[in-house]
Amino acid sequence: MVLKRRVNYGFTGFQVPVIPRAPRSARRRSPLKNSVEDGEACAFEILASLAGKLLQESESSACSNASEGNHHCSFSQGIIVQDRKNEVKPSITEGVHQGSCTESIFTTNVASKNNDQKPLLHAKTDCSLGHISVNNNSDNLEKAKANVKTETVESDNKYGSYTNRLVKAPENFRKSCNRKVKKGFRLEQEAGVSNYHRSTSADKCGLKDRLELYMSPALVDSKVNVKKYPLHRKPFPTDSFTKRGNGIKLDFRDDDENFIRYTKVCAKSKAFRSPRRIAHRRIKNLLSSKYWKVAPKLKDCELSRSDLEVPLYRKRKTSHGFDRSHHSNVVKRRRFFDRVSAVISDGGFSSESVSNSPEKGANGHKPSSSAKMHVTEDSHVKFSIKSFRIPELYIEVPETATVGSLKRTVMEAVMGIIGGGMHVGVLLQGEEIGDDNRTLEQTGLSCNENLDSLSFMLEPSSLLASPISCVGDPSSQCETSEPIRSPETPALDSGITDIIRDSYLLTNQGNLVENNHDSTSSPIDTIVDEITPDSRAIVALPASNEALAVVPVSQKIKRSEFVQRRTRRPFSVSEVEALVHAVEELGTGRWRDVKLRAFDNADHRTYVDLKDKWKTLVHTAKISPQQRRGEPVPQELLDRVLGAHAYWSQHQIKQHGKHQCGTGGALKMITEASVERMSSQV
DNA sequence: TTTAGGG
DNA sequence: CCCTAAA
Repeated sequence: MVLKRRVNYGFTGFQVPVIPRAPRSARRRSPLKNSVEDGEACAFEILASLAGKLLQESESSACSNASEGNHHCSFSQGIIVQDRKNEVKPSITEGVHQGSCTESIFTTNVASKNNDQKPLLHAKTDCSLGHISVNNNSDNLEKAKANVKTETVESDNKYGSYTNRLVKAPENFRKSCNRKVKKGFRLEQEAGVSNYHRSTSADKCGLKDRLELYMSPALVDSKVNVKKYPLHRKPFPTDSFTKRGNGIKLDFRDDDENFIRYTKVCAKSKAFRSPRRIAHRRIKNLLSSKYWKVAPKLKDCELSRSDLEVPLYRKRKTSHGFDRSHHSNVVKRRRFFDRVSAVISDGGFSSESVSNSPEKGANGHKPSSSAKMHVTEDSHVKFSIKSFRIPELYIEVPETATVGSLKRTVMEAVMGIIGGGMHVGVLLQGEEIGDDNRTLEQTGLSCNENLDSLSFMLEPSSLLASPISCVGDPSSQCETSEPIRSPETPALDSGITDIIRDSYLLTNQGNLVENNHDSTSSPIDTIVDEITPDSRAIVALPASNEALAVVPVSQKIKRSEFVQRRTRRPFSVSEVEALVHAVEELGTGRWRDVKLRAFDNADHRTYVDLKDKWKTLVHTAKISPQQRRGEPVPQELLDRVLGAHAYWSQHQIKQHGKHQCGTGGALKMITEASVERMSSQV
């Protein structure tokens, strides 16, 4: 069974780029929308919230709420596959929007695949979570916006202009492997960490490839996107209209869709609801959950991804079936992450260096970025946290999973640790500040002498009783459960502390919830609840998981809930043209027919979308041109919109007792209506 | 599943 | 775009 095959990915770390003082999101949100509902989390926000919380706790005097505005930043995940031979190291974050994205990513080592077709990936690196600027007023935390975009390996090689790039393997690799790169991600577990990794197809190719994952800012502004992502935002070609019968069909080029089509299982003949749409609902649930209420200030975040679905789920029927299972977590979760799992352990933090740091220490431990602070004259303390490291995590996904789903999974795993299993520690001159009630002043965080001796760290907030993170195939022996960690410090600053952290284990939901038939988002849910036999095959847990059962509620993050909104895809003039044309003929109450007639090939346009677009078109047509935004729609089209709208709203009433809507459409009907009107006047 | 509307 | 009540 193909679905049984999996791809395992293990990451020791994940590095999130420094968040630039990004420009505000071009996407303005109405005040009304700026509510909790709209708050969608991103890794950054979680960190920000943590930092803010930290500050709140350690600060005695609160400051004003003066907010200088929300800087929206978005993140995307990217994957880089490269040929080790060539050692091509793309400057991953250079050229990123606004140019201030952090250094890079973490590099992993070697891809591999085991005998039973389970490609495994293990990224052994440091991770860091971007840059956070904090004032000693949590209200001033930067807010971020997550906009996760994905790209397929097949896309193109013009990645240079992408913010989030998926760098495909060099040509020689692909040729020698004679297979698609997307199937080429194989990482090999770093020696001594786990032995569930086996050799791979990559080995067969005689190549060792590197896979990198990174977090990169992504643009929110669709306009900028057009420029930044030319391959994804091609202007809709006018000549892509093809007459079919009386209607117009559009042949859309969409990377995501194309990717799906490659799989030959895309059922696009009908309008359907993409699984990713449902996902968003889950994120809302998450956001409204108790967990998120601890960070009410950070609600302006939004996730947005163009997902690459697992082909299976593209089946309309399947998709719909899942979609309707609103109350079935089981189904919902399986939708995306069936057979996907991730295991996270704190792994003692990678001994590898943060890639942005120039040198490594003697033990290969590179000095990581540090947090800095600056005390201003008005008794405010500004913190600049350059990066955070994230503990090691393992991920397993089916071989058939898309790159997009991999990215999602990684993101979820990252979010899981950051959001649920971690808390922030503060170290001053190597000493962890344990007393949360002390003020910054009392702690010495307001003295400029300590400017450079401050650091933050992420650490598991649950000190589980020596959980075993035995990752690997069932036959492999478990790793030691020794809580003792490598000498490397999990702190931001290098070599400052040697804190022994109890390991903890989190599991990504994915397959873990496969058999979980009652996992409503109850706050009582525990990680243990999500452990299923299936997951045990991958993760061996201690006989007694009681420790897990007492994990605080705040940690019970359902990473599976972490899905984002569909990417915004403004209608092009050509699309509007097609829509107007179809509506003129079919009327405003037959969106499915409109979809079929004019957008049958545009899988990303559902009939609901078309209906919505029509709604906005009507509105647009009624307002003054000065008030319109976005790509201007020719007045001619807007006139037709008004005409059709006027006609059909009138005709629908008439149609009741009268003849069925025959052929003709609005234009003809309008004429007939005029005639009728005239005759009635006579 | 579609439609119709509110958010 | 999302969410959903209704049909």
